[in-house]
Formats: sequence, structure tokens, C-alpha cells
Amino acid sequence: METTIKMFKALSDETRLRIFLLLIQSEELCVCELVNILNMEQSRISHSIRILREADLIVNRREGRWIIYSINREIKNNEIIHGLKNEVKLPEQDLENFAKCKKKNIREKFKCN
Amino acid sequence: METTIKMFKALSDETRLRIFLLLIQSEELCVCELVNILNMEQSRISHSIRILREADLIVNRREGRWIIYSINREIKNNEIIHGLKNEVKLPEQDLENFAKCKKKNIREKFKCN
DNA sequence: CGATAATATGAATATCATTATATATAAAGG
DNA sequence: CCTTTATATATAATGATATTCATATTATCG
Repeated sequence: METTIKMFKALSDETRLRIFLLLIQSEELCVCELVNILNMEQSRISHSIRILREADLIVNRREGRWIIYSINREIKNNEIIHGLKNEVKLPEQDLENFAKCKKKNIREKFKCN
Repeated sequence: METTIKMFKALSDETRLRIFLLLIQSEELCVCELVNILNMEQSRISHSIRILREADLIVNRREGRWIIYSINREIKNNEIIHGLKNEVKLPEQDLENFAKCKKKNIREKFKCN
């Protein structure tokens, strides 16, 4: 129950829900990609990510200069998350920006933004 | 997306989640039964109920002096709610109090509390 | 109709959450 | 090593939420 409440709390904010859905879409993303896609302040993304991480919804690993986030495998068979995947779609704009961002391949270049 | 966020927000509070799960268990309950089961201030229950209602999670009808709440049928095939049912159990204490309350049959008597 | 019961609502307060700005840290490049 | 880049965190301002106490509303009973 406590875990579920934490999960609901983490996902009951638009910014965080969009980040979470983007991570479901894309397997993994770094912060500067999320900044790029969502067009928000970096500190806002970082802060949002922290709350998702603290709710055990996402995990991260470092890869050189980047810290790369992905969905926590352990919640992949949580039925609420399953339901969420089927019930909610990302805004079109986010999908577009996500595609553009992937094309840019910003992590290959020297400079991200 | 907006609907889902409203839903998550409504269910991300312990009081409201317990009320919601009790209503799933029991088909329908009036406020004084919930006060009885959860052992909380009546106004707290009423306020919580309002938020669940505004998120379209529950509905109500009047029956004499009582206002009786139940799960909104329209969300019964929402996959997130399905997931929730399977993932979360009510605290034992609530189940006990629920059973006791049903035995008391308070709506049959003149006075509820 | 007056009293009581069930529930809702309002106001006040306390707590918590969100966002922006500024700063810190850690890795990599030259 | 000094700079730049990516990210995190601290701080502060603002806004939202939860809870309680007091009061209002609506229905029933006598």
C-alpha cells in the first residue's frame, strides 16, 4: 500500500508522467535528451527524475559524462504500470520531439545542447 | 492524460485509497459506515470523498437520510484500476472493522453512531 | 414545526510540492 | 590542471493539499 501510494504520487504530476512514459517508449534517455524533448529547465527535469527514482520507478547508470535513465525492470510486471501503458498516450508533441531528438543523436556529438 | 493524472492524484493519499478500496470490497457504503470503519473525523471522510468524486472514481445516491457511495461503473474496465485491485490489499484492521460494521448493520437502526 | 441525525461545506492552519535561480560536483578534453 | 559539459543539489518563492473545528444543509421523526 505504501509503495503504491508513493508510485501514484510520483506519477500524479504531468512532468513526471511524461518523463516516465518517454522512458517506456525509448528504453533509455539521459537528462539532456529529456531537456531537449520536453523543453524544460534542466533542474526541473533532474528534480522530477529524483522523485521517480525515489519511488523506485526508474534506475540509472553512468556512461561517461552522461547519466542514463531507464524504467526499473522490477516494476515491469506491476499490473498498475501495465494498465498505465494501455490507458495513456504521450502528447503528440512529445513523440515528435522524441523522434527529432533521436535523429540528432546528441550523445554522439561533443556538445549536447 | 489529464484524467489519469487526476486519478493518480486522488488515489495517492492513504485515506482516499483506503476509502476507494473499501468501496471496491463492499459495493456500497455510506459516510457514517466509513467513519465507523476508518475511525476518522466525519469531515475528513467527506472531504476525501469529494476528491474521489471529482476524479470520477465514485458516484453517490441518496437513500433517506443517508448518502450512499459506490465505485463509478464507468471506470470498472479501466486497466489501471484493474491493476490496482490485484496489486494492493487493504490493511487487516480495515477488513476487520469492515466486517464488524456490516454485522452492526447501522443503517437499520435509528442512530448510526 | 422543532429536534435530531447524516452529510457537506467553509475557513484557518499546517504541511508539503513545484519551480526557478544559483551553485556544486564529476567526468572528459585539451 | 584548467575549462567545459552534464547533472545534481541547495535555497527560496510560490502554490497546492490535508486536517480540524465550526457551521450549514437536508431529511426524518415525533
